Amino acid sequence: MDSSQLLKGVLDLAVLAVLDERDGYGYDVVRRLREAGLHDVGDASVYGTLRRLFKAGALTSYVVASDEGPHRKYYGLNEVGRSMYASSARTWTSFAATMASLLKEGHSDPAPRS
Amino acid sequence: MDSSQLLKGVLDLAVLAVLDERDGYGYDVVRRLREAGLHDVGDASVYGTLRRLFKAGALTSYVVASDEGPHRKYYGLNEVGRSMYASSARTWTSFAATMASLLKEGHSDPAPRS
DNA sequence: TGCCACTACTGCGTAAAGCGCAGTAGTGTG
DNA sequence: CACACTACTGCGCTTTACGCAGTAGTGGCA
Repeated sequence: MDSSQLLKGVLDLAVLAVLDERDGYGYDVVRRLREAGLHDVGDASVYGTLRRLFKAGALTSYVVASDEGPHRKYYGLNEVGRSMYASSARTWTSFAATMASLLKEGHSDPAPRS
Repeated sequence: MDSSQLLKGVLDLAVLAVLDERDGYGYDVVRRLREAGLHDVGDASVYGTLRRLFKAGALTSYVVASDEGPHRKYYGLNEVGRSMYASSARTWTSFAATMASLLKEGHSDPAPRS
């Protein structure tokens, strides 16, 4: 299974999650997502998601000069973003639970072992 | 969050899961997925997924006459399908774990309550 | 001082996949 | 005989993740 398809609709949530922890700029969000386990996430996907979320009114944005490269466009959650995060997290959690129950009933082998 | 996006890449797994439990025809698979909690899954999505999986060599197919409607095209897992199921289930499980850990660190409120 | 690596972001075109909807058929009911 | 329910197919749309190219700023190195 191509894990890129698994991200559909979930990358928003992942980005909201890292921004909820602390404000970040694109390049930084990419790194944090990769460190969190989303090793294959494409940078263009993250930048696109940030722009989309910003356009949807979920993020604040401010530019900060950097002394080790170009300026950085920081993003942070606003009220809309936080409530979107909370609601998306709930949706995801219940969806994941549904999938988990689907997987465990009547499966032929795989005793999902770490 | 539009839950239809969450299905991307996961509907295959869900379909494999219900077929692993027992062979089924399209209409039946739709019903079983909905009963399992995927209330909003579209029938065209399921039929499309079944065709795609069959074309990919993961499913067997046989037609059975029905005395309460048109014939039914049953699908079942073959060896390819079973190993695809096992591998997809593992991928999903680890992906879900990654997401869960992302969600729980540093979130502002939501103690995910049912 | 010219080249390269790393940082940081934007924009474009592509492909995957779920969905709505229309259409085709078979069966049973009023 | 029209209608509802079952069962499946095909078409076009939309969302979204991705690859890639391009633009820029900074610093290291020969």
